[in-house]
Amino acid sequence: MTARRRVRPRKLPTQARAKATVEVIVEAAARILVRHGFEGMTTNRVAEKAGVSVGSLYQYFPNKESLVAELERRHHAELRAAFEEALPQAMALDVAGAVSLLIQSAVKVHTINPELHRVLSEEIPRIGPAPEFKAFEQEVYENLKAYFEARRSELCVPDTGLAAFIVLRTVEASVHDTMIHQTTPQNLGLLGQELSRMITLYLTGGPVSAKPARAKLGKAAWH
Amino acid sequence: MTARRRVRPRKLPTQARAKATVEVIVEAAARILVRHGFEGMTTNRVAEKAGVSVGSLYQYFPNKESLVAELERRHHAELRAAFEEALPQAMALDVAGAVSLLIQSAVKVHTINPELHRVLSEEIPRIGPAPEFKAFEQEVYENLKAYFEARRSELCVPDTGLAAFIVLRTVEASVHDTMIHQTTPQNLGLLGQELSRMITLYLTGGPVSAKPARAKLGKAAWH
DNA sequence: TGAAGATATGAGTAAATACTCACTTTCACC
DNA sequence: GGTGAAAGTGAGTATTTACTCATATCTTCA
Repeated sequence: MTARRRVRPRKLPTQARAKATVEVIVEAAARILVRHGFEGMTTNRVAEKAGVSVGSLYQYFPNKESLVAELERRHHAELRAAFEEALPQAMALDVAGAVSLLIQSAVKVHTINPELHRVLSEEIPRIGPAPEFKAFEQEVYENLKAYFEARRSELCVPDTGLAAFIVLRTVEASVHDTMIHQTTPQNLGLLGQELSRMITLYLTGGPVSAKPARAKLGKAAWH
Repeated sequence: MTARRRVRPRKLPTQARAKATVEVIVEAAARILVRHGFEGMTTNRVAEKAGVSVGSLYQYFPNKESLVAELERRHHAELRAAFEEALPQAMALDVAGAVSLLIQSAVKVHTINPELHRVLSEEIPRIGPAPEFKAFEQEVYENLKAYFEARRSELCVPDTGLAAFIVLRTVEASVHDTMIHQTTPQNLGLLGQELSRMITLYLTGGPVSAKPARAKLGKAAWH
């Protein structure tokens, strides 16, 4: 039913001016997406804003979707870069430190073009998150889980996968909501402290759940 | 010559058959929204599925948006009902009990037509959440904050508003994600236990953040 | 019963917009 | 400067789809 549409560019720019054209189109698209939302982003409008003809746009992007896909691709690359810088550092720290750094990184990631981030995460009509972004989240999940497993002796959780899931969802949801919908810089500091305290307590502190690590809960269960 | 656009007010169904027509339209709309997504939901299709003419649809819904709005209205009424049943009970319990019940309620709420819930929360293009839903969330937030304030002596948090925010975001995000994207019934039990443990620990257990309740953090900050 | 209003019909319209293509211009290379 | 390929153009097309309205059919109630 849902015929998957082609997302790859039909033509790759080889000459310098063609590359410049692609850049100018992508930038205009981002600007318009932020300013007018997905609905208000028409290909003609993007071309006009870019100072380029619609034909040129369609030379490199076979359809509107592919243009948005390129915006996502670039944005996610930025997010990933910000995260991958912090991850190795976190792996070396103790639990409290790692949690703190994770939260800091989440904040930092949400500092990157938050307007675009909001539009991409809220306004683009699609079934579930983009596969590329899902892969990114999966990767972070795997890393965190591996870290938990390496530090198992220090932890008080029945399932490292579940713990990774809860921690990621908690941090992401709290930070995202704060940054996207109601940021003031002051909030952020205390939010980070509290999240950090809650998660560290959860991981290392309190009494474990009733039936710890009883059955194989399946690594597939908490992706 | 002023070509004035005729603005027909939406007609309210008075006769029984008219009410039946509205019902049949709303039900078809919900079915199609779930099955084909927002993009695939055309007014003609809804009318056809409902066994009714497009004209009839437009007799009661001035435009497509209003039809979706009605679906949201009904769905949110169900959510609210489920929550408002549990809230008074929770107020009477101790912190651990209240947290448990809150999580249970969140799960219960996400059991109501999860397919529709997913589409409404993910696929409907709009800027931020619907105002009606926002009001609902706000109400839950206020209640939880009030509860925290009443139990202040038992708690270990610097700011009840911030605590309410974190707790709600955490529960909602974890439960939503689990129910909408990767449910198996088994997961749910342990997830609830772990969330419960984490949040209770956070609220009552561990050492408070560095600078507790220093400045007026503003009740407006954590809505 | 029959008139007046309520309800239902669905072919047709208007408008928006993603996308094309015949053509022109620019570039790379000799 | 000539030539072939790459890049660029933008008026126009094709399609989709929300929405209308003249007309027909039901309901109510005097």
